[in-house]
Amino acid sequence: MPELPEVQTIINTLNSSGLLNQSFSKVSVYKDKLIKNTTVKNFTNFLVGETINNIERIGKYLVFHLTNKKALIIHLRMEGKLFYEPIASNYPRTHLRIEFFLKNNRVLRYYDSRMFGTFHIFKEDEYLQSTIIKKLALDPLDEQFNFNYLKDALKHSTKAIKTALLDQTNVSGIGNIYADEILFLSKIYPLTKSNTLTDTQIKNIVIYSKQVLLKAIKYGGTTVSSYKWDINHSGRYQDMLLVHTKKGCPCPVCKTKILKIKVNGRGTYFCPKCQKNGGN
DNA sequence: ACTTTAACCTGAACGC
DNA sequence: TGCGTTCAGGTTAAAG
Repeated sequence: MPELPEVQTIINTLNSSGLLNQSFSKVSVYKDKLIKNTTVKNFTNFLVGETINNIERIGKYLVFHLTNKKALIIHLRMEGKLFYEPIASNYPRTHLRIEFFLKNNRVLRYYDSRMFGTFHIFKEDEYLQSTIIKKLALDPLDEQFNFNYLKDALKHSTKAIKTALLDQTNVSGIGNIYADEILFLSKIYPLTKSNTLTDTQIKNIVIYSKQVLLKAIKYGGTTVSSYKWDINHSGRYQDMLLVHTKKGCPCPVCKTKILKIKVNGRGTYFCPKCQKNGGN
């Protein structure tokens, strides 16, 4: 489900929801496979009694900073949802996978129809060196993410630029929706080999990736199917999309019909006139 | 060593 | 109505 703007919106919601400074009283796991680097028993024991200090984002991961130098790291993958609810909620429980009960009689519930999400626990001084986190590149909103950083990441890559933008070791946070939007604004054909991009094209990717992600956060993320940042709210950026999901629609710049192709297995939308490269 | 594909899963949408 | 196929916001183990 979520890319950087959706994860950031969920984190902003949780951080302002009254969840901070609350303590876990009980953790109920209904789908054991979601717990990745320990047993369910260790997972619940690790968390119960700890208080949530704050939540931050690294790439598409949510990092819960807890008391006693503990950290809980969650990835929502395709369909994960985190809602902070009253215990008596009328939200359907069909896909309820984990409940984090708080001492204030509310509960943080994790829903996930496909069960792709991941949960890891670490000590505070260890998570940055964990295999899941240490390989992540900067995200586009990091001030250090600039032309030189991206050029360095792409200069030896023969992958299609669309594929390279989805590779979280080149740049983190971008997913399938925003990659299409960024490449459209940058006027780059999605199958262009990364190491053949001009400096201007790389500069455009840097500029537009920052611009698109910031605007998407402002609109609460993109709901193309099921994403919600709380029980009652979807994103609004889907109304701003220029090419993604727009197969057959006129290009907003030149009116040429938007095409849909597959790039490394991912549906990819682009304008064949605006996004040309060399003989492509 | 690097790139591409298959697999992980469920459920919605589509074609026949 | 029903059944088979394709597709979906992501990542990674396996295969090439």
